[in-house]
This record gives sequence, structure tokens and C-alpha cells, in this order.
Amino acid sequence: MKTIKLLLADDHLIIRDGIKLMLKKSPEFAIIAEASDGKEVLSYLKANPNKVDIVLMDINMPEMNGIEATQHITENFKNVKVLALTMHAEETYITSMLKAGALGYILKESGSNELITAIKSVAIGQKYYSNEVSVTMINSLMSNKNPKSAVLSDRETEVLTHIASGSTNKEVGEMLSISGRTVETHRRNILAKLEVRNTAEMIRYALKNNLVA
Amino acid sequence: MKTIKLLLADDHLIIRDGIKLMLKKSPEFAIIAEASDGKEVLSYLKANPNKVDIVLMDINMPEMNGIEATQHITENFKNVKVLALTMHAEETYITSMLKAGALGYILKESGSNELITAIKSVAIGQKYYSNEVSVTMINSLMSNKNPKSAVLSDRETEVLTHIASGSTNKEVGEMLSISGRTVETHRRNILAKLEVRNTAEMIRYALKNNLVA
DNA sequence: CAAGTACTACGTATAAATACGTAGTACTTT
DNA sequence: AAAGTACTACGTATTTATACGTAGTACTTG
Repeated sequence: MKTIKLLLADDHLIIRDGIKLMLKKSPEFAIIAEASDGKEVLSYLKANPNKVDIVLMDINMPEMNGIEATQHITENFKNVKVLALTMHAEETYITSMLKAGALGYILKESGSNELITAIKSVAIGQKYYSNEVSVTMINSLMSNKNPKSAVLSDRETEVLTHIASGSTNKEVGEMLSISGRTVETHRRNILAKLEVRNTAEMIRYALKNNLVA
Repeated sequence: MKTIKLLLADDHLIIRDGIKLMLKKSPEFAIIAEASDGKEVLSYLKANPNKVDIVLMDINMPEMNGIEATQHITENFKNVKVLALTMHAEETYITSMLKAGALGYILKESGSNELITAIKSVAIGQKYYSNEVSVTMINSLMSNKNPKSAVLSDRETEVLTHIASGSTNKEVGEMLSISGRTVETHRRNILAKLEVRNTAEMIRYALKNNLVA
């Protein structure tokens, strides 16, 4: 098994030392560099191509934060993988890091077992998220799928679905075998229930809240 | 520590036996009933109130599947928790089960350690998702956040954003300090570029493809 | 049985969006 | 220099959507 070469990016020495301690017992890892800022990470990678497999990336760092750094890495150093390692389990941080291209996301409170598992997963290109991260993300995913579903009646939802597909009132009426005037009424009631002003806002609301697919 | 009372719901005896074997070494669990179908689960719960803490629920079962059964449980037996335990890691299954009210979701290929951890989490009301489940869900979450078709010009995107917020052409014109007529033209060009017929379809397309937030 | 809600539908009127054509300025690319 | 694209803007006409009021039938719930 090949040695996995790591770069630690964190602005606190204590954290870096802690990580080193946790990985000490695992000979398959080699910490070949450290950085206390996103810019340092990038300049190291630039100066030492193909020396790093995985960057363990903190988010809050001076000068350049971990999100920006990760963006640059995934754009310019495609063979380098990023594993986010941070204190923050908030949805925005997670989303930003994953959008930036991080393969994994774990918390600093993770034990050495989880850290090792995560690094190994990322090393072979597999994604890894620690449990709290998963829960946060899935919660935010699900919270957009439930709340208002009960507001609209079945018929209204049906009408809304057709409207979202680009059909006019008349066309919807034909499809549902009701009068176009009735569709107008449904539409009016939908606007009122959702408290929106017009088609554009209605469709946006409907999609954001998953009233329609 | 109080004993956690379990009900196994799976239509295959072999699976139920396997689970029993995995839990045998843990004295804090008591399997007090089994069911091979959703309906059996419900009738057992009805006949034996307050005897079950957690239902380990398979999805594919004859008569009534695990999703429907879970819906009924979370509606009618609010003190009973559901932990999905299935072979399927597809996004639709996961979403359906979680929407139905399952607190956790693990795969049958999980080892006994994970099974035990999951049950304990669910028992105290905490959510638990096994790793593959998390990855699947987060992927589906992220896949809707990236693909950015750069078809529209900057100005058009700007106009589209305002329209999506419910503004009329005239209002958008005022906001951008251009004529409402110009907004009309932009709008017309957007409709053409996106190959859609009207506002509703335009907004749906824009949101699905993340042209606007 | 009274009240509420869902679904249906029309009348009248105005506001907004869509269709199609035209066109100037500025900027980039070939 | 020519061609393309982005951004701007108006004219004319038609189609849709929105606003507000009204109302009957059917079904559910207190």
C-alpha cells in the first residue's frame, strides 16, 4: 500500500500538532507539509507539484480561507484532494466547501478512528462526511420538502403542476376537463394562499418548497 | 439503562434471524415481536400499545410496504420510532422514508456495530444515517447546486433574477434604470434562449438549472 | 344542522406578458 | 473592415394573467 501524503492547513499550531499526534500511529500517512493560511497551501502546491495527495483543510484562516483555497485547488491541481477538517457544522460552511470541491468533510471533534477512515476514503476518491455533517445536510434537504405541502388542495397542486410546465389556463382546463375560468379561480386561490403576486413568484415558491417537482 | 424494545419488520426470515444474531450479544436490546408485512406491524402496535420503542423497518414488503407503514406509525403511534433497515440506498427510497418520519436509515450490509449505534441513536431521538446513505443524499443535494449553463448574458441573468422575485417588467426597469420596454426585450430573448413559452416555464427552468438563486 | 372547505364557473375590467418587427451604440472578434 | 453579440428602445397587436365579485354543489366537521 502506497503512503498517503498529507498537507495540514490550519492556522493553529495546537490543532496541527493534535492531528499529527492522531496520525502518528498510522504509518501509511506522511505529513509532508503544513500551512497556516490558504495562500501558503497554494504556493506550496505550486512549488511542489505531485508531492501532495490530500490537503486537510481548515475553513477559518487569515488571508485566504479554506473555501477559496479549495476552489483554487480543484481548479488548478486536479490530482490533489481536499478533506475539510473544521469546527463548523453549519449548513452554509458545508455547502460552500462541497461546492468548492472538497471530497470529504469531518469535524475536529472526530476521533482518530474517524479521521483515519475519512482520509483513506478520500485518498481513493470516495466521499466521506462525518455523522453530524450528514445529519445537518439531510435536515436542510428535508426541511425544504415538507413544510407547506399541506397548504394547497390536491386540485390546486395539480393545476400548479401544469402551470409550472408552461401551460396556459385554457390548456390546463382542457387537460383537466374543466373550464379555463375554473383554472383562473384555482390560480387566484393559489396566489392568495402562497402570498405571492404573480406567476414568476408563484413558480419560484412552488419549486423552492417542493410543492411541485 | 432501560431495555430498548424492538420490533423487526422484514418479509424474509433469514434477514430477521441475521439481525437477531447481531443483537444477541447486546443485552440492552429486546426483540419483542416480528412482522413480515406493514399491516402486521400496525396491528401489533394497535394491540400492544407502549410495548415497542423502535421498529426496524424494511421497505419492500408484501401488502403494505415500509413507507406506508412508517407514515401510519408516525401519525398514530407517536412514541414509536422507526429505523429504516433496507438494501436500497437510492435517493427516492431514502427521501420517502425520511419524509414518512423514519428517524434513521441504515443498510443491511451494515455491520453489527453500526446497527447497534444506529438503534441507540434512534432510541434517544437522534437521527442516524449510515455512510452510503449520507453520501447519496448529499450528492443529490449538491447536484442541484452546480450545473450552470452560461447561456444567458449578465444583464439577462440580472433581469431574470428580478422577475423571479415577482417584479413586473416596469418595476425591473425602474430598478435597473432602464426602460420597461428594454426589460421586455430582454425577457423575450431569455424566453428564446431557454426555449420556453412563458414566465412559468422560464422560472422553473431557471431554478432547476440554477440560473438564479 | 351549521360552518367550513374544496371544486366548480361566470361577469367585468385592467394589467401584464407575448409576438414580431425594427434599430442605434458599443464592444469584441475575425 | 466586416461580422457578431450585448444592451438599449420603441411601435403595434394579441393573448394571458390578475383583480374583485358572486355563487352553486358536494363533502366534512363540530
